[in-house]
Amino acid sequence: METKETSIDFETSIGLWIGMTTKIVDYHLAEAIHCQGLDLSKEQMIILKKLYEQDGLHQNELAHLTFRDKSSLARLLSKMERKKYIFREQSADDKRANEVFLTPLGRQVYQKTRPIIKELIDRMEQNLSDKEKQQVIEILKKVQQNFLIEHKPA
Amino acid sequence: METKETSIDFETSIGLWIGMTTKIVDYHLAEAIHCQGLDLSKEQMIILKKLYEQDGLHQNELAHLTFRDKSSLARLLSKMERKKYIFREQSADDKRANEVFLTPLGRQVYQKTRPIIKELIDRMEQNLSDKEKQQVIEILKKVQQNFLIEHKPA
DNA sequence: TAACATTAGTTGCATATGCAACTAATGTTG
DNA sequence: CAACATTAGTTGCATATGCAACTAATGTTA
Repeated sequence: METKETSIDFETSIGLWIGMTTKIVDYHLAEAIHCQGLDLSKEQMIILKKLYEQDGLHQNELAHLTFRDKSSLARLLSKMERKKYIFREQSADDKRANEVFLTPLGRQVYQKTRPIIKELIDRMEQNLSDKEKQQVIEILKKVQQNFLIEHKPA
Repeated sequence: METKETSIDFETSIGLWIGMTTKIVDYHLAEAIHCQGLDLSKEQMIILKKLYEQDGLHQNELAHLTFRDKSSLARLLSKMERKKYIFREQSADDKRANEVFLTPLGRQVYQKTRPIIKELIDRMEQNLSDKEKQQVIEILKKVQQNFLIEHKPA
């Protein structure tokens, strides 16, 4: 088959739209946090949220839950530890592992982020019907499956 | 109104799904580039593509087209210049501005990235119907509009 | 039990990113 | 025309990120 100079329609592919949307939402989230005068990145905010839901998680588990490399997570935690939002404690069961906990200050800061998250979600979904929300999640699940499933040979 | 300890359903919100999907796609793109032995980041790849479509763009315009800060773009270009993929040339019309061009090597590298982009898009969309692709783009457009339009007071 | 393999976490080195402050060139305005 | 304002690009400083190499602890196996 000849390789005609076909244009690659990345612009009309869903990839561009998904990426753009992420950038826009991320930008507004960072801005909203900053406007509240919180000393916190959006990534750190997600960590606070996860720990609020389940204190004492291992770094390991936190990294997995938030889809990042363990090294990236370790450095996020170090910054949050410096700010006294969290602390680490060596696990008694497995001396390699650290359990991570929120400090009272961390809980307090998390409480301040809650309305930010809520407003972000509300704004993001404000003109979407329930059906549309359901549809987009279903479709994105399919996209994800395409990468989790082993690539089929032609 | 009392502030009941309502759970923030970020997990069931579309935000989480959009962000996850971006991470997965980004990861596989970076891996695919690396597997081809190309000395190139995915961000640099997008720059090559834009310049291939339109050579001589100002840094300004390139930054806008790729949704990044001008400083971020400037540093991307510096790395690509070191690798001899692009070069900058002071604009005759406006001595503040640089026009950015692909080198022959840059074009050659871009050609090698084309199948990577094509396979990525194909894989991403492999089990989606045309209707689904259209739906997801429509919905994401709506989400973006929610952030571009000025926030309405209650 | 001793040797080997795996796992949790850290660190070095590379990437990208945004904001703010800065320079140099251009545009505007009294 | 001179003073001021804006614009294009660079740089300092901060953030986050992944991979690979490394340590220390745990698990496995011969």
